[in-house]
Amino acid sequence: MSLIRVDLRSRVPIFEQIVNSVRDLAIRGLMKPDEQMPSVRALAAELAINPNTIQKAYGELERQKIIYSLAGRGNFIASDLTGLMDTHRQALLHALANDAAQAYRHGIPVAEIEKTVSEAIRSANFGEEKGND
Amino acid sequence: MSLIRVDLRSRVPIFEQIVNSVRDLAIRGLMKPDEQMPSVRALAAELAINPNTIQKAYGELERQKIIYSLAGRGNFIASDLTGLMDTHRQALLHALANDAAQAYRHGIPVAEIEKTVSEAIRSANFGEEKGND
Amino acid sequence: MSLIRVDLRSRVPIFEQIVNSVRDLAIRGLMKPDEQMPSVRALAAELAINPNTIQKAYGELERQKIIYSLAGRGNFIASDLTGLMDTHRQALLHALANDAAQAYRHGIPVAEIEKTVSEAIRSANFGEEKGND
Amino acid sequence: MSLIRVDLRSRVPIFEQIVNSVRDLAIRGLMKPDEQMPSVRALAAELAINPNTIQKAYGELERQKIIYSLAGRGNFIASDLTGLMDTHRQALLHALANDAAQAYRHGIPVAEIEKTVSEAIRSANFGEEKGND
DNA sequence: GTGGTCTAGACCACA
DNA sequence: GTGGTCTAGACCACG
Repeated sequence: MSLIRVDLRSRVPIFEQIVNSVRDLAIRGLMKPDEQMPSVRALAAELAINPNTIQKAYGELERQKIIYSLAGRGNFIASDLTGLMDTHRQALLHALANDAAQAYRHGIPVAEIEKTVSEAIRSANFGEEKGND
Repeated sequence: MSLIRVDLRSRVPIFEQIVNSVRDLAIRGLMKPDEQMPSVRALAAELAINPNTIQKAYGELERQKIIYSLAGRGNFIASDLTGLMDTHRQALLHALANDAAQAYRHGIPVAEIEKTVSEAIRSANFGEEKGND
Repeated sequence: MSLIRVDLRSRVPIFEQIVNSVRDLAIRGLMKPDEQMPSVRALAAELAINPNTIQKAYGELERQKIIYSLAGRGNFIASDLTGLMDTHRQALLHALANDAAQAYRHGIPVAEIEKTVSEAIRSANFGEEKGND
Repeated sequence: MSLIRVDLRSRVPIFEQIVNSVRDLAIRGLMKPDEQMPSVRALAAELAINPNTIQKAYGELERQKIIYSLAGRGNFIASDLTGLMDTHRQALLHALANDAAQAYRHGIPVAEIEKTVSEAIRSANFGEEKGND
């Protein structure tokens, strides 16, 4: 049973949820490089979703170089995820900068912004027992 | 000419862009309480967009109590935006906390996170010539 | 009636033939920037092909930034094709270099390679009455 | 260890890659007439590929008269490759002429086309230390 | 067994 | 009207 999850009631397209889910699992290291993906039919059966929808998601994942396909064998997590990691790291920092700038522009005091950030980091640290400085 | 802006090529629906745009303008004080909105037809003409789309956006804005409509007179920004401001302020801080925590969890050093935030604030300050402490 | 052509008996996938066809028409200037594409349903009817197949082709064209889509309006040739042109020019020269190297490696005399090239250019010139030096 | 090479990630079928690889090796004289091919099982083991795939490739090679099979003895490069050489030589020159003409038609200056060709020949020469005039 | 393509037909949101 | 998503079911090539 795979770790890929989907919410049929969400208005974000199923195939996109799958793409995001796999990308996330790969980034978080829950799916390792060169690990085999569930087959199109298997995942379709598990999620009770049409195989075409899975296929579409896998196609998009391949285009984004998050997985690769071997003829007749199946799909696999990409061997090298560094590009993906870098992109993701940039996206995170970009989102953070956006949030901060927008909060500031909406008149939230700098002190409150900074306090929010440091508290968020503290609780994150708490949840994982791992510090990075 | 109104301040409302729309990107036709974006995949987010035009009516939603209008809703977001007006909400943002109201929150940032660029549209004042009880100020009159551009008429549906005027805005449609200005943005080169189907009037039905504007109508839909105004309907949604009214539903969210960001604007109110006076029969035969037009649409107006809500008189009391405090609820909206509070909600929005919370949402901003929530997003900020989320992104900060996620960045931290992905191993980005605290120093880099804090630097990103303070730089974002600095550039925002630069762009608007308005300080809030 | 559009200029897009497809060969149902070819083993190259229909959707890919459409992608190639449109790319080619755009490169050759037969479809101009911001020109509207035939609608998915219209092209499907004209080519006697399932609309889903057209949709897939248009999706790929959009990913390659050869066309863009406006919500509710249709698909259009990209406004700026310079990137496409550059890529294509590089691909042409790369293929040419490959051909020449392979011919040489297979023992074909340099003189014959050069003669083949200059004759090919001469006949191309003949066909189009346009010289470029 | 044979000279036959295969890229498992390529979308061109493995059996076809093998056919192309052997054809190329034969044409370039790296596999001599009547030379014995690696056995199906040996090649399968070396390339880490399903023996059925090798079998299919050998079948196709035999059909194209590039190899012949002796019952119980194995497969061998064809004794007479002149026909193959001629065909291939023509194909190479044809592709070269085509690409040169197409480059010219797309407005690439003749000087650049010729430079590309001569440089490709030079690098090919460099790589193989063998001149043919 | 695997992925990939295609058809037929439906439904939805947007303009 | 437009594009976009999804399902159901079929067929094919590859390994």
